[in-house]
Amino acid sequence: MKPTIRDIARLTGVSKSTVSRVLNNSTNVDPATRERVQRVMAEQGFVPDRMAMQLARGEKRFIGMLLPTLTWSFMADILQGVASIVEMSGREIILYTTTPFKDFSHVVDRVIATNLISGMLASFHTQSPQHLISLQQRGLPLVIINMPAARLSVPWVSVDNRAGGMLATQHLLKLGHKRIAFLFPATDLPCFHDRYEGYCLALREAGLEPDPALVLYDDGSVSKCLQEMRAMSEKPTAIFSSHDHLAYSILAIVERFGWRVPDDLAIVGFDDMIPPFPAQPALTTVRQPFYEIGQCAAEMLLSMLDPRYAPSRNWWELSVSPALDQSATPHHDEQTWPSLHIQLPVTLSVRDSCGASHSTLNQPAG
Amino acid sequence: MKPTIRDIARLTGVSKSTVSRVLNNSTNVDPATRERVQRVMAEQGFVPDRMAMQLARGEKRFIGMLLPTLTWSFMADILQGVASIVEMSGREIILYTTTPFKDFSHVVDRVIATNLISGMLASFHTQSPQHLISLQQRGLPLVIINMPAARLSVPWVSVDNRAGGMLATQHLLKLGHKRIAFLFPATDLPCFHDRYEGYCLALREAGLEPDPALVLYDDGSVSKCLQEMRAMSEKPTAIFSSHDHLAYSILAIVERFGWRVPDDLAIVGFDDMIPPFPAQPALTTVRQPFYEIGQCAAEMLLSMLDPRYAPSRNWWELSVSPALDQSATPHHDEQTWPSLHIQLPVTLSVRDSCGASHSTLNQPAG
DNA sequence: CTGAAAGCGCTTACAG
DNA sequence: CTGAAAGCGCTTACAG
Repeated sequence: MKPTIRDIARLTGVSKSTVSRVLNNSTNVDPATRERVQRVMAEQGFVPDRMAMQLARGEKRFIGMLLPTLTWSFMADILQGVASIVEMSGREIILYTTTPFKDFSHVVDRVIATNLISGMLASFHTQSPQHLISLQQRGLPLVIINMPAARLSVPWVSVDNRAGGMLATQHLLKLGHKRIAFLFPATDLPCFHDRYEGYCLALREAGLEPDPALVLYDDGSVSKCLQEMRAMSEKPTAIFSSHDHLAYSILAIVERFGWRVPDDLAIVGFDDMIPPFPAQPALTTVRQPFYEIGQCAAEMLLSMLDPRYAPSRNWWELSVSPALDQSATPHHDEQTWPSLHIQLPVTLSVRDSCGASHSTLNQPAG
Repeated sequence: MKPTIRDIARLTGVSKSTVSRVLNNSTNVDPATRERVQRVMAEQGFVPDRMAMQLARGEKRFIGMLLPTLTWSFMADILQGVASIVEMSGREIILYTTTPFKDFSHVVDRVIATNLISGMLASFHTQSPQHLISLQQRGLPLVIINMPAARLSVPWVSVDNRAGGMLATQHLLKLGHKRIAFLFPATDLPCFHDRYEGYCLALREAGLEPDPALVLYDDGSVSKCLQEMRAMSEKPTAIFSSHDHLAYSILAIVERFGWRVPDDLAIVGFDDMIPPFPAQPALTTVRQPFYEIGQCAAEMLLSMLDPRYAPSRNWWELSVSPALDQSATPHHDEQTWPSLHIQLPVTLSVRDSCGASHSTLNQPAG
């Protein structure tokens, strides 16, 4: 039988109250008593019962984490970031999953029925988050990570996709490229449009009007899409891929064309995911700080759960919510939570596929 | 304030005991009473407090899941499999993570200190599981998923790697290949040796002695490794890659050699992971049933936690523990747990990279 | 079929 | 600084 505070109390010759006090590092304990209790606890291998503690205190120390249907490789980094924060707060992560065939109502039902978690972190792809939002409406704090299906009145954290789009495009412009293509993926998500917007902005900033002919759409076959590009009279000299996965496809396909990267075609991606295998040439890409994204989301949630929570960084200065009053301390006012959107900055990882390494340009990034 | 059984009892005009009975579907309740209680519960939106239930019953309903350091893409499938089982058992998954820089002692400490879980599922790569095993020694049921660092006295589930190695090799032999290379990856794990063993077995079965010159080792550069192969006087006509990731590298590198797959070189992989991008040609590979692996591991653990648990499948017939008595019901005897090893069967996914599609051979698999 | 009471392992005012 | 008592929200013999 595992010892309880009652056992420790009896063995030490004090009351349960006192044992409880040393357990909670209460100051009102005689140092000598404290030490005696601690010795007995160590001897007995005493571990307090978390459940009983939480029940007595009327608190919940679990937060839910909903994994997306298909786990991208960078999910690992996000999870590590989330875990690093949650761990330090003395809470635990309860895992929820969905399948592509069920919607989130399934998860919502479970969360409500078990009534274990005090907040929820959700990361997902294409599915509509409506069901999740109903959780928030029931009073469960919710933070959404990366890629919402639409602009929502739910706190969420992502990367500054537009700035990333600009960064990539500006870099290619600086390398001398004038005809830069943009490739949209098959799945239509707002983040890709933001990246495209950044691309357009950078072009206009450089005095170039975006050419609709250079905007490519993957309709299921990247190969076909690039073949059309290849058939163009005025071919692009560079291509900005809306994400890395797609960029690696481009790399492989274009090589089959007999083109050399970056000489015949420069390529820049978005994500900075670990390549499926040592790609040649190494991909220049916009780096998403996935670990930090996870940390930020976790700290947002913890702040919502406990106003006294002190985040490791002032994420709120990265907020882009229009409703937010800059001078106030928004995170202490519950009313401002629902519309909070934090965008982390991105950086450019310059490698070989853009041609910067053998161009006259020496500056690493924008 | 959320209503408690006390509130429900008062509003219905019964005792807490009775409310508790309808909550637990006890038979000793008057149907009319039951209905009245249920109506009040619905009206009040009553949800029982899981923590209190567990405390009162003296049970734990959490199982720990330790994610590997680097999350492979198929981790998602394993997780789905685990979750599908755990969900149905009315338990929850608590997530634990490690970083490449810390060993498992960190997780072990946390598990002990929080004392929340009743069992642990661990999936990992190369790290030594010694610290985890100390959890088992402390009485915490532990099941290890896929790829242990060594043969262990811990229940674990994997795939039949040797049979997979045979399957792949037999297929290539049937297609007429005589010189089949085997490529070892940079990370040295027992499963790769098992696959190699299967490769050797299949060759010998066909009357061929494995040629050491055809056993390739990736010492950090697959490319260099394949260049050596290319320089061989008697080149292999087929290559069996110890895992898919590596196979996709081979595909890319060999294409750069100007070789066509499968005509100049047939390739077979192992894993059946979702390709990094639509690979051409599609990879023939040994399929690991990751979802089932997750389910099996979860059901093993649940059986250890509760002897009355009825698994959805008789996984135990796939056991390969030498200590196991075939005629007995081993899963009800605690003593047999520690050495239990279950190997799920694999299948061959025949696609284009092996050449079966344009060979005279019509049979899909072995 | 139902209720009063004790209990799960802890916390927390309240007295002293 | 310490203890007795009531309580967190539930369960479970024990009587009736």
